[in-house]
Amino acid sequence: MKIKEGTDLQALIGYRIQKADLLMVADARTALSGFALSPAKLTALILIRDNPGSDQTALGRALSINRSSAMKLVNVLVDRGWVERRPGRDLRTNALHLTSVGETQVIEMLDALRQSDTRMTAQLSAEEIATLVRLLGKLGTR
Amino acid sequence: MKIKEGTDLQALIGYRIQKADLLMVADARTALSGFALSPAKLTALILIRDNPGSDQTALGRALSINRSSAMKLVNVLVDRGWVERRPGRDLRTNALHLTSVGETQVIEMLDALRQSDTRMTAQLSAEEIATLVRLLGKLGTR
DNA sequence: TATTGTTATACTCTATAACTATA
DNA sequence: TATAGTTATAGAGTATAACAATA
Repeated sequence: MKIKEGTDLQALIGYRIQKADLLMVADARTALSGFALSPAKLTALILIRDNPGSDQTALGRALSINRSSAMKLVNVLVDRGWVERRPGRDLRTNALHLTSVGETQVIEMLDALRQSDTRMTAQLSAEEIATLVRLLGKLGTR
Repeated sequence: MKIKEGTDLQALIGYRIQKADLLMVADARTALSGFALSPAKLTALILIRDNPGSDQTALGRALSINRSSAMKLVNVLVDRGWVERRPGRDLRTNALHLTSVGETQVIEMLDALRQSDTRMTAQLSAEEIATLVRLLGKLGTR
């Protein structure tokens, strides 16, 4: 039994993007399997590294999840020893920072993720990649 | 607190695609909210319509989920009265078909989904959309 | 009043493993 | 032996609602 996409599905750009995302995430997940970390959590780790002192609510906004979900995510990174909660700008707020172990680990994991990304985009020229990024950036209602 | 994507994240095509997917799925979900059906389940419904008589395992393959997950998904569509399980090509197998109610409903829902898709791609010309689809199709290891 | 973090709870989606009927 | 469907169970990931502390 082989299933074919009909023209209705093929005409939906959202469907094409979702299929591409599935493909990319699956490979990224495999590339990161040795670290037992999902691509989404690595994204969080990188965001914290590049925005030291961020609070959890802001991290959640950047990841399109609410602060309760963000907290559970941060808990995992703290338990791993890669992130620490320091006193924030006021007494309600945490300032998130990578630990030194986290700094080291994120380099290794990012390297693995980059290799996946490069492999998956190997059929595209630099110009095509630039075009793809530009067109993706035009999606949405502005 | 505003979080910025650093250059490492921005350089990852997988990250760009995931952000685009999040954007598209969120709008599609809103467009379908009146039908209480997720975009993924509508995709399943369309696949069944365009491949009448498919079995659940094949449907799962097309959706990148296993047959156990596919079964739960089909259960929901059957409970809604939109899909029925008919006797298949042998006694182990179901043949999935849309009910007449399902046929009617899928047209309405697909219309709502198309409106979302059109709105989200309104900033792109027909040529740009064709290019986007072509470049997305080049992703992966061939 | 509004915001941050937290906790408890629940829902969706998916997977694994085992079972059965059939091939 | 292999495959399709099924069932039970579990694990991510997310959300809502309520609460305490702080602003």
